[in-house]
Amino acid sequence: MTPRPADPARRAEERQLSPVDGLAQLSFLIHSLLERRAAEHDLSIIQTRLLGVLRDRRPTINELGHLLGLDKSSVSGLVERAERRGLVSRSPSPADGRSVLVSLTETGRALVDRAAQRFGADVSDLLGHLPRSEQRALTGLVSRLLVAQAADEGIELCPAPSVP
Amino acid sequence: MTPRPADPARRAEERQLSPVDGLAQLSFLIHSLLERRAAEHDLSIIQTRLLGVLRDRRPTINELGHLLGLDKSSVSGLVERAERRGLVSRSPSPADGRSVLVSLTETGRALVDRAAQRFGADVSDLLGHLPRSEQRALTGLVSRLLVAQAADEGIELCPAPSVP
DNA sequence: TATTGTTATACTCTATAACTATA
DNA sequence: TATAGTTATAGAGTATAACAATA
Repeated sequence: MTPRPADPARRAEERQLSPVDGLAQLSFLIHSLLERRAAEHDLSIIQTRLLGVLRDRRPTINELGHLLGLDKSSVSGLVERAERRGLVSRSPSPADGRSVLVSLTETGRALVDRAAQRFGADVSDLLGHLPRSEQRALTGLVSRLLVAQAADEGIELCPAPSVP
Repeated sequence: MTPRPADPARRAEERQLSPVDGLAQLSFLIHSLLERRAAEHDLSIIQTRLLGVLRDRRPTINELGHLLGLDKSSVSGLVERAERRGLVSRSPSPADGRSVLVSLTETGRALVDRAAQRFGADVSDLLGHLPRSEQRALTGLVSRLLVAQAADEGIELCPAPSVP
């Protein structure tokens, strides 16, 4: 929903960005940074999130569904495509004969590590436009916002991507 | 890419969210707010952006492609599905016999106005977790970040959604 | 019986390539 | 010839519903 020209600078300077617009634009900027880095490795956002989730887990299909907010049938296809590319592997669960454990292959780990590193650098560069003291201020305010939001709504929404 | 439990509160409090993680999570939170409001009206993010773009424009298919960052064939289908739902209409361009002008119907405008209003309220509520003075501080910092980014990279990326 | 995962089906979204109609 | 738009095709991503295997 963007009625006006998509030039953040003009909009921010000319008519002082509204608080809502500013946060919305920042959100989409960061989202597009992630999208761009993922695309460098032929990954979609959801494939990137899948790999990210697997960095320190070995979940079942069902657990992946909860982590990613997807139906198990969607996860099944997602994992199938990642497996076909050699990024993840499936193995039968020793504990439950019905379950499957999904884990990263070495290739998959290398890929996600690299994408995460690049994305992290992008966001760092973005932050680098502000002086140190203001970076700290911004980070603090953002943290408080997220804490308040979490306290308010519980978890549920957005199994949010992040970088180490 | 989220190696750890998706609980912003725990993460922010326990181990003080890193600047990169904080911004990434905020981005995904806001994105999910928009997604949720769009879904209330059976709209995808891209359909919502389409309607948003049309709020103060009457572009051709080609122009829509540039505004949304999509191929003309993708736009063709997007518009076709929106038209089938009665949200937009196509009319021949008086200026160029090859072109088509796309515009919102009344139904489409009502829908996007409502979604934008609800989304704006969501972001306002989110901001409302901070005291006034900190809201101002955050907004100022975000504006400066966006200005700096735009100066750095030009426009190109992310025909970012926004609300009036 | 209940749960886990897969498969069949259907739809949106996207791009490439081929086509048409106009310029 | 070049441009605007559509269509054909292919593939990812998503959900619902039906199914097989296991618990």
